[in-house]
Amino acid sequence: MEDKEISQAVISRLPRYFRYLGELKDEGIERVSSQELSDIMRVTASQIRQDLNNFGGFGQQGYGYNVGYLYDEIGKILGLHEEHNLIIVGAGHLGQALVNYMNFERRGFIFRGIFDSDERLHGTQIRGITVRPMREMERFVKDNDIDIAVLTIPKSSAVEVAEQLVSCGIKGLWNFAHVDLQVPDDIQVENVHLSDSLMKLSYNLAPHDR
Amino acid sequence: MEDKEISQAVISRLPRYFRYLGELKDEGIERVSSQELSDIMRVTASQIRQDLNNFGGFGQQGYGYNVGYLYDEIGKILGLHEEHNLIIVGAGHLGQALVNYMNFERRGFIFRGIFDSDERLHGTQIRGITVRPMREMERFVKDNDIDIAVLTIPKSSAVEVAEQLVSCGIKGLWNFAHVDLQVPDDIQVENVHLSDSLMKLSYNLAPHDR
DNA sequence: TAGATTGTTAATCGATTAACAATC
DNA sequence: TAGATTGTTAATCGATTAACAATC
Repeated sequence: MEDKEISQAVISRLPRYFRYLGELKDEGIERVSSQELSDIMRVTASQIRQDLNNFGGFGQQGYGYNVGYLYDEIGKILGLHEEHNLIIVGAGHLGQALVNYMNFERRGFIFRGIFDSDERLHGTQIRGITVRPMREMERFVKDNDIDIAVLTIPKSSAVEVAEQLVSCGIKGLWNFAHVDLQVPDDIQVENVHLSDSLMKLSYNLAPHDR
Repeated sequence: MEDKEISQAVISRLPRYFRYLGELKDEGIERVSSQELSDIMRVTASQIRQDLNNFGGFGQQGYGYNVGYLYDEIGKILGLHEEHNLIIVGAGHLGQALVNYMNFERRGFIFRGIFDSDERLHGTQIRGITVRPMREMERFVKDNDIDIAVLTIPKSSAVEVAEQLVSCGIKGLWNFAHVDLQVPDDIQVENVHLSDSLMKLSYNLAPHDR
């Protein structure tokens, strides 16, 4: 539906628009202007209009935007109108936490399998999902139409596991391991580097700034 | 030590420099040029030099940078040379996962207390740290010189808890709740919005781009 | 129709990259 | 000294903001 490449800066803001629109919708609000949204979200109205217009004209002059419609459209842009099949690789605390966090499923991100190298965990269940040995992973990805693998494993094994996953056709990696993965151009990697985030907070706490 | 305000774009890159320098150091490499680092990290040499020079001249013409020295200096800039006292608010799966992740402690981020509103958890221990009732939180923050509170609670309670924490003198919030916290200017908030991250991945998986 | 607000172009601002003189 | 590489200024690129004509 789109022509030109859209910058990641814009994409990064879409989930936040989506969240605020969802809240407005829940409050029963039907229409919103870029200026009203600007006041709530604390970004410029100009940026909101500019961002949205990357994807088409969702608003109407003199009226603003229909909340429900815009919410749905942004959801579609983000790919939330269709289900994603996920596996978790690494059944440690973080992996378990993600499996147990129900809100992902509510948005269509469904955990289909969990894999771990620790054989003591094999056969145990997390929220009804069986933990399987690593050697079954590739077969499982192919057989179950998995698009996203969540890497909650130590950095030491992440690079190798990522390669395996790429070779069996995974398209997206949600990487919590503290390492940069080198993958082909058509594979998407989204990193969550928690310690980087904590260090940034630490910097901002120190006396340098203001 | 610094004059002008440094952009968050630069700060965000520092932990990554720090990580790569740590790896070089572990490999026993003593010196590195911006060009070599550029090749490894896949950013321009120009950006590396520009970034580092925000904080002072760490290199030497004709030589490059001393790995160990630069590593230490970036560590100091990030505030990793001193300990931070943390509390976790919300002892659910995610809170537990963070407490159990030892690498934060290795960098000087020490978990001192855990708080939760569920009284069935009170008195239980996570990695030797007792889970306490919410009503003890404010006293604890004041008495134990806590700088950072980690919010791993549902969005419904996050705003209120953040206010309490601000009122008892917390300086930093590491916010995992899916809500934007409004706090005074001198309080630092670092957000980890996992579902936003997953939605971004979902967007990039969809057919729009290339 | 008059008022409101978008879509979009133009202006500004900031961040990245290139270039090179300084210097080890 | 000659070679290498930084620190830093200048040029470019991209993202944000401002302005306003189009239009509901």
